Amino acid sequence: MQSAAAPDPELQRRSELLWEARSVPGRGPKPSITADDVVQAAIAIADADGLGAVTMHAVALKVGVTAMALYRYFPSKDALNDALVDAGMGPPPPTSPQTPWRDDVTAWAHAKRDMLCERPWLAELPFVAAPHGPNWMAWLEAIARPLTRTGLRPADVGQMISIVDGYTRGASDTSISLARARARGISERQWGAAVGADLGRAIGDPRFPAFAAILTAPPESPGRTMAESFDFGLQRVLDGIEQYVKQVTR
Amino acid sequence: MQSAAAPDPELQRRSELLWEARSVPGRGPKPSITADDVVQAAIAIADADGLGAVTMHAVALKVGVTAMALYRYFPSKDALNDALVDAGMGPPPPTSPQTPWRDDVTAWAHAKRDMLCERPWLAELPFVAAPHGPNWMAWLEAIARPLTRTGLRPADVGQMISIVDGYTRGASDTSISLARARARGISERQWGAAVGADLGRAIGDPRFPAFAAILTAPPESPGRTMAESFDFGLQRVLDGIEQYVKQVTR
DNA sequence: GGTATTAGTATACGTCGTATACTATTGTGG
DNA sequence: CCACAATAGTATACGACGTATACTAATACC
Repeated sequence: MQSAAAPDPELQRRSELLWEARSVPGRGPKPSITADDVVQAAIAIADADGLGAVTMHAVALKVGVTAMALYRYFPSKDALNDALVDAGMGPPPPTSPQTPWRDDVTAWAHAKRDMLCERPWLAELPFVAAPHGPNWMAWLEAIARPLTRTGLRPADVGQMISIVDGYTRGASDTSISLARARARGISERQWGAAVGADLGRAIGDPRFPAFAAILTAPPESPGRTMAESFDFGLQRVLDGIEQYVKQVTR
Repeated sequence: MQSAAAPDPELQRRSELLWEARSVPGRGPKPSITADDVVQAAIAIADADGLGAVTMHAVALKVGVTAMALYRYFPSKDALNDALVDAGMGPPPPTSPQTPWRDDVTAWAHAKRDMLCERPWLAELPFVAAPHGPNWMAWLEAIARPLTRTGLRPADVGQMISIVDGYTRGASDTSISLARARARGISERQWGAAVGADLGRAIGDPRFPAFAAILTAPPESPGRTMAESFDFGLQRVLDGIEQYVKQVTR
């Protein structure tokens, strides 16, 4: 509708692999594995040893074939990565029309953060750029629903999705980084030491007084966990959205 | 202070390379290049042909040495990448104590987004995890200053930094993806077609009614550019922060 | 002026993604 | 029922990449 631009045939093919059922022609030998076997093997490897360990050889070994056999199921590693992203993120949490929109959105953001922390390698893959599969859509649908209940116009709902999703992905990065370190066997203590030593360079450096003040300031009385900090920020963001909703819907 | 955990010696070395002046021993032959030459060459290559084109061979060729010569300046490609991140992001925009905090923060967020869009390959590198250099600190300082002016306690200022920075990075992703495509010679029209074709699968799919409604809805009357959309979201986020500031500082 | 130290090179290795050519296995049309 | 076409998986090989190792050559200090 909006364009006659020729779509990249490779991207188109990769997208089809995520959406269309695989044709099952009856001619040759029986396949010994399925595309899903490949994806599950890749996920298991990524979970165990990180994204760097997901090589065609390693995946093939895990499913019991040679590396080249995988190309019968995915035309390239990029195509396999596409499937990895979609399968790795899994389905979104359920929504319910009865819940206040703000509760559902809060639950969604926490679920997305948890998902990203549980599979920290997901954020290493091209997340926005890749072809988007059914799970990706389902996550969008799961936040579109409660936000639609605000009564905002569709275009504004799209805006709000960007805000919540943007904050959620961006503000999860530190936790993801920690999760990644943990997956590599680095203790939280070691990780904190490395980050702290790095940031510590600001302390005493006359160029960074304001930031040094934050680092040297006494922590809050109870001390917030990372998840609590995330939620605190999320509520500020939702405050801003709610304010807009009230203003627009009168 | 906060830990006796042994810091990773490799990470420590990489961090030092970003912060400490290189020792200039007088013994051997004169170096024909500088570490900065290497970084600048790498940046030029990344700008021209994307991060994938930044290989040790390519960088070395550009500065006129062999690939192995680069290892006299950086112990590994990761270390070079660290320098790439810091040099690539450049200095932050100036702040001024006179400006209302909200204006400075708005300017900061737009500047960061512009920076990321201008060098879309920056976001492909480990951004939060890497050792952080002076420019990284300077960007933090540049947002810490106006947020300190709100009168919030230091711990809360840290929270607000996470919110604004999280939103800014997360919400810039789509634009970055477009910028990356553009850098590869893909027209905005083609890019829109690819993304549209992909998202279009939701339209008519009974699983995604709410999201499909957003896609099929008539766009707003004037039609927002991506920068305007970003700013719209940013203002909602800042509304939420401002509300908190008013509530806390009374 | 010899000697230790350093800059840069040459060569080589292991890993990765994948192109090409093959062998083996299956359903189908004559 | 059987030749043939289509497919699954393998074997081999290639080029690119990061980098270890061993070298050659240049420079400053004792």
